[in-house]
Amino acid sequence: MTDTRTALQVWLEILSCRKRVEAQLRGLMRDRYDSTLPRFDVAAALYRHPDGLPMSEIARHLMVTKGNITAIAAPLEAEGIIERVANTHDRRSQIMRLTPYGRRAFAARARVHERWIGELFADLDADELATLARLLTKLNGSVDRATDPS
Amino acid sequence: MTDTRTALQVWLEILSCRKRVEAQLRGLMRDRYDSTLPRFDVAAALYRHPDGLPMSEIARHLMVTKGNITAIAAPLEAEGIIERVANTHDRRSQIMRLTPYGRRAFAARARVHERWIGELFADLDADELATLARLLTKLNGSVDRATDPS
DNA sequence: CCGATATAGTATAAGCTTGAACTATCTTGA
DNA sequence: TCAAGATAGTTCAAGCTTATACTATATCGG
Repeated sequence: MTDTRTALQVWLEILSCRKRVEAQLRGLMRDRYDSTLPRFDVAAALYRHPDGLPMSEIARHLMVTKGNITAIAAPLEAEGIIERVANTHDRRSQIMRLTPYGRRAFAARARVHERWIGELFADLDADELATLARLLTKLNGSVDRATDPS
Repeated sequence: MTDTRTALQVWLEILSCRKRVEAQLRGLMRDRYDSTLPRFDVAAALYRHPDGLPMSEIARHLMVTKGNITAIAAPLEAEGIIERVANTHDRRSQIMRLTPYGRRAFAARARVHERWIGELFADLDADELATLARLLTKLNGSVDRATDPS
């Protein structure tokens, strides 16, 4: 049995951190790119898959529902960031991928995004960040194990 | 200059963790109490202030907008969890507080909530949780410092 | 082959959240 | 005192997210 008091504290700190950081990044996406964080996240998933991904794959990567991806695809297409092409192997499916413009635009935004994270986290040295990364990865594994009854 | 690569990794792990855990807790609140996590959060803030709080104070505590609290107050009142009373010192303001039923209901939910967190985080020992808590607190301080130009 | 089952994407309603505008009410300082 | 500015709460529109139901298409076992 774990120390539930400390576990709860960790949880509250995680909530607080993600809220503060997300508020900053949302402002960045809005003020500088007239866009949003969820659209950035979808573009990020596609950036790592140059051949594109079916919509349900993106949903799985981002841990959201398929309906959510449907909703975000429309404005992303309107921004000219992504395009959807038929999947020759499965007529139910569409492949979503970055346009050439979308690729350039995302790369630029990602650089600024990463710089902001670096500034927000600047009080922690490399060791502390590495420890955090390691423990958070382990924490995610724990949540996974407790969740998936695989 | 910090290691922005590791900082980014920490950020992604935080996002992943909060998404997984929140999905669990949302299911708990829905299936077992026919309620929601945001309502639980408001009740938690009020539980720590038995005399109640003005709505804008709650917004500040939870780091959300005042309009958000307005939106959540209605269903919480309908559930019988909270009540709103006039503020004698400021006619613009209303004091929100838990009803006696709300206090009992929240206490019960909070116990289950805390137990779930404990189970989800069970792979980490007391030392690891304490380290996480310490580093996340420091991280929140860093974000604060980088954000507030105070 | 074919019926049962699973999966891809869409549609919809409900709820949360923000940001901005608005009214009512303090508060402050000349 | 009183005008200017700040603050409390509400309202609204826009956007995100979930859960659910639905259609179309695949897949799989017999």
